[in-house]
Amino acid sequence: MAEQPEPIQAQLIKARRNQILDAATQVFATKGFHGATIRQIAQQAEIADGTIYIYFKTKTDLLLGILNRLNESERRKEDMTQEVGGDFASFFCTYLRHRLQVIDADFQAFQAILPDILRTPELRNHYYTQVIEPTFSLTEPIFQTWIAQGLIKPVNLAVTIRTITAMVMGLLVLRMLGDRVAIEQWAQFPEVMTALILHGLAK
Amino acid sequence: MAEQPEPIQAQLIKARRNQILDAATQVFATKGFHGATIRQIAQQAEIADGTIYIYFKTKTDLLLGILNRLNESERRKEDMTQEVGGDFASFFCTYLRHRLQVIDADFQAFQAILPDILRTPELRNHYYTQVIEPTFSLTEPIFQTWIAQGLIKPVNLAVTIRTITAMVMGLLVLRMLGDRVAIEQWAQFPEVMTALILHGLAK
Amino acid sequence: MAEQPEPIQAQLIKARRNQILDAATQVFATKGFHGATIRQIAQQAEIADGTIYIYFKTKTDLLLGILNRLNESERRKEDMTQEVGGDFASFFCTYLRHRLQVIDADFQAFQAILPDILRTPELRNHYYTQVIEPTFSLTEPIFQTWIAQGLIKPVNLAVTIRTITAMVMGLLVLRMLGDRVAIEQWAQFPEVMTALILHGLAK
Amino acid sequence: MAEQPEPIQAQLIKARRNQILDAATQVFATKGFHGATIRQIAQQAEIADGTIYIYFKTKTDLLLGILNRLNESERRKEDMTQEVGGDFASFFCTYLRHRLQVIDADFQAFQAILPDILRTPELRNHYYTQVIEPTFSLTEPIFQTWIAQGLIKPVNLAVTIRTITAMVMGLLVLRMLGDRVAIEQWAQFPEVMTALILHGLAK
DNA sequence: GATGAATGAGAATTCATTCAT
DNA sequence: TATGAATGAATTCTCATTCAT
Repeated sequence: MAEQPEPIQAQLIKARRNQILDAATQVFATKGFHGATIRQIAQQAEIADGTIYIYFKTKTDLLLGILNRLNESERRKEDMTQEVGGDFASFFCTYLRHRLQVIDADFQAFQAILPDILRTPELRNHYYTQVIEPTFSLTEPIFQTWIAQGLIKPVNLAVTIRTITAMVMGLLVLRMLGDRVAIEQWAQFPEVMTALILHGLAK
Repeated sequence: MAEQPEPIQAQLIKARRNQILDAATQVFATKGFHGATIRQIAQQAEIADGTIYIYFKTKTDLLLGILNRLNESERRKEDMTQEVGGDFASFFCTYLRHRLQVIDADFQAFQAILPDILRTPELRNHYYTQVIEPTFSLTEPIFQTWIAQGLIKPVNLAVTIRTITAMVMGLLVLRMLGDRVAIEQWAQFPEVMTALILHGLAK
Repeated sequence: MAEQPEPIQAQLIKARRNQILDAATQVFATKGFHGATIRQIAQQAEIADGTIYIYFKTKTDLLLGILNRLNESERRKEDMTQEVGGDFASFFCTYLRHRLQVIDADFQAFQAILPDILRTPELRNHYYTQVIEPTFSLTEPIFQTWIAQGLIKPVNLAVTIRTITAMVMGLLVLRMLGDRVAIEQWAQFPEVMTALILHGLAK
Repeated sequence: MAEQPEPIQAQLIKARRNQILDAATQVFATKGFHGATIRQIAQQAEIADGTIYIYFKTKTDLLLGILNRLNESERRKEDMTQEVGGDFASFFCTYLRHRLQVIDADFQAFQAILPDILRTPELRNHYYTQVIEPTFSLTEPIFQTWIAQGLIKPVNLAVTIRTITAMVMGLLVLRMLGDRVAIEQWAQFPEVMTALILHGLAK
């Protein structure tokens, strides 16, 4: 009879964790990590203060929890990267579109944690190692293939890849700063960026 | 009579303010705004806690002080923008080189304030209005001229300019995240970026 | 019909209570009353937190439970006191040996509760009235008989009896403080104490 | 002019520390270490909560502060030990009188800290090493001299000394337990104890 | 009876800010 | 002006106790 007693338990725990992380994301995004209080998060989640500490050891763990949830959804996207066929022009567009879509979908979460990622050495390292660096390792061989195939110019690869990554991250920052174009024309960016990256501005 | 007693006074006050802002920049960069205490800043500046409050009304004012000092040095750079002659290829390189140089020179200050700029709505607004938006207003007519002159393609200007700005800001973020290439090959970026922006990667 | 269903029930309850008190004794002895948590005691007893509250109304009741269990075993020893024959020299040795044996056997329990007995007015009173005072009432007539019989000197009885009791309690304290001699030569004390009490140190 | 600026400062600091320790002693004695709150101590000292933390790093430091102040007054007494001349009979009486006087004078402080000394391993160790053990080291050679001089019997010294120390500590405990005789006839104890220790009870 | 998730009151500690000297 | 002791509001985290299952 009691066929899946643990899965149900585990599901309840997961649901509670998510409920708390949702609340934390919202409050952090508004007030920032230090500005937010456990009480506010608890009220947002409609639970008692102490309950949070059943699921997360410290306030900092909430931030890590948000970051990890974010990474998971990033990783789901990463898979798509590899699906892309040989056409490197459409690769760029698809790739950028996906990245910007993720930012769009989880914007509040980024807003909640990016300031503290930039501030806290541990978080910086965690984020760089877990998220940014893997992107580089994943992208570099692809670029190298294209160079070898003569599809793109033999550029300084490390610097170029970082520049492209910076473009995406910079757009996130620009949007966080409240730039209206970055907010309202978000969908236009992938194509413009692709054109820029592939063919440049010069006639 | 006493014609310039105030200038001397004012200079002393300015010196003291700078001494405090230097200390604050250093401490904020290491510990973040909330992580830093007035005592730590006072110790770094080798003055008493209370003295800080003679020159700055609140802790937050220190942050604004740093931001404003930063803006001034940015503005000094902005002038150079206009010096650039007609050659739009060298314009890009010079422009980007200058922007990255400013970041390089004031990196610690950026590290000290960027996280809190991204977090605090007022600071976000202040920074966007005072620093980012002027860049757009300044650059857009120049680009339009070039388009009119047939030098560059008739792109979506707002989006393109934001993409280029994002590249610079994203590099700052990448460097804050500790990316070794962004730190060690910082000087290479302007040229690579210029080549990318003008001619793209595709052969 | 069911003639002794309660005794079995009662026995089960008693067993559970003892199981919990054993766990509490161990944890209190290590961490102290306030330092110990119900969760730790529950884990030590391998039951759930809530179960403890079926058998004990509050955390404080656990302390009282330990104290009462201790008193019972003390009382069992008290009986021996009366067995002792007329020889008052051997009485002392036997008496002290028994007291020190009890301390030895229940040392952990003493360690668990003595600090809180000394601190808490109610517990102090409870312990004094239930344990210490009865000793005095029990011992005093015996001493008086000996004085009447000319066996011992006509001393200030109240003070003398307290001094002897203090010796035993002080040894407990010394042992709790970790004194190596008090721990390792515990068995030597009754004889030395008896010699001291009866004949003194002076030649 | 500013001849003793530091001594005045130092004196103020010392006075404040003592003011706080007095308050802490009183509150700890009543409610115990864990039962007492910083707020209560602050109120007792008529200062703000935060002020306590200028003079003591943690609540535990208050306890150590009380203990150390106690040790100092003990040490002042210790000197007297050595003043005592060759008459070992009067030595005992003087010695015990002094010890009991110290207990009498600082009873509240003992009440405040003894429970927690007995409970906390570090404090136990601190107290034993700093206070109890020195007593043994100090007393043992004196006893050995007396044995050598044939003044007292060749007893098991370590055990005997501990027994005598235990007597004193046990009386403190007895008094803490509220024993009326120990409280009201405190002054009688040194003589009775001396008589007991030197000549015993037996006729 | 047994469980353990949820509760929320309560405590230690920090730190921006003030102000008498 | 400069100082730094004093303030006390505010915050994180703990844990005895309850109660629905």
